[in-house]
Amino acid sequence: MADEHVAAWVRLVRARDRVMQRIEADLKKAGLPPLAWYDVLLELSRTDGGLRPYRLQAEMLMPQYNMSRLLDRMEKSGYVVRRTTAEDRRGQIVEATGAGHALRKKMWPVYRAALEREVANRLSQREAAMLGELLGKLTDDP
Amino acid sequence: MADEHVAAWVRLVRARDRVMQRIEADLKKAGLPPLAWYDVLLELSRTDGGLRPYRLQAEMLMPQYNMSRLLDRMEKSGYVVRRTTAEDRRGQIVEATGAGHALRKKMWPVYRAALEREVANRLSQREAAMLGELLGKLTDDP
DNA sequence: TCAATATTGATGCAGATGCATTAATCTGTA
DNA sequence: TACAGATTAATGCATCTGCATCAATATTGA
Repeated sequence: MADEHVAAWVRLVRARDRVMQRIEADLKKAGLPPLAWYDVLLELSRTDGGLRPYRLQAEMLMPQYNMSRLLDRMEKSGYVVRRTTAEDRRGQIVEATGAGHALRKKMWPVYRAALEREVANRLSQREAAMLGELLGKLTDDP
Repeated sequence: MADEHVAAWVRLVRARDRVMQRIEADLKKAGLPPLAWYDVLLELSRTDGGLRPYRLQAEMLMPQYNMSRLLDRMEKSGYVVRRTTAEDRRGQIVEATGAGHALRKKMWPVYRAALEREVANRLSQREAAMLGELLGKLTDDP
């Protein structure tokens, strides 16, 4: 392992933390919920008929108990509903409500503006493509 | 903002989360404290005479109250001491104890092995340098 | 000088996360 | 079929984090 590897890792953490903190700060300032709520709503909007919680967990790299409680909060706030399915009676199907879709559409401009400022203004399209390529190597399965 | 920018951001988060989760899992499995403790101890080892909490906060992108409590825990566990200074009587100097330095040395092999596996095995030295370069653009001040 | 403001750090309280375990159901196999 | 083991999701409890605020000291500027 070379110094470059350690340096890249340190910068990876710092860059993620900095950008994430700024996005979250912008969302909060706009009176909106955390980014994780957006991520759930975005995933749900991509599939017809909702998603199983365990699929959301896997997609978002989030532990099971954490997703369970995130969905509790989102359901209590009226942005998603959980319904059982005859198909597998252990599980559930999570769907976004109308309010959920509306929230997603309301969060995006704030999120987008933060990404413009923190990412798009700092990297050319070519650089972003390169960065995505390199980062992909860290998550692709061996 | 191009799709590449959004994709790079998404991958940035996923890569960081995945690698971090694995590092933390390895540390826990080895009966060691979280990585943040290592970071504090590493910073302290780099300066003679300790560091002020507000410097540590800034270095680690951590809110003030969070650092205050992290230092509480580390102090209670005997890895750091806080001493006051006549120089600025609002503030403190944090120093690693012998046990703190020992802990840092004990954590590094576990941390290093995880970094080997998750980063160094997946990126060439040249790629790591490129990645560090690109990530730097996200944190350099405008 | 000295009052107004800024800096440094701690803390009460609410909310979120991690850990271990549980309940319910499904799957695979003898 | 029936039972052992796997999967899916929830939850009690402890810990950690975020927010607001406070106390103490330092700095600034009229």
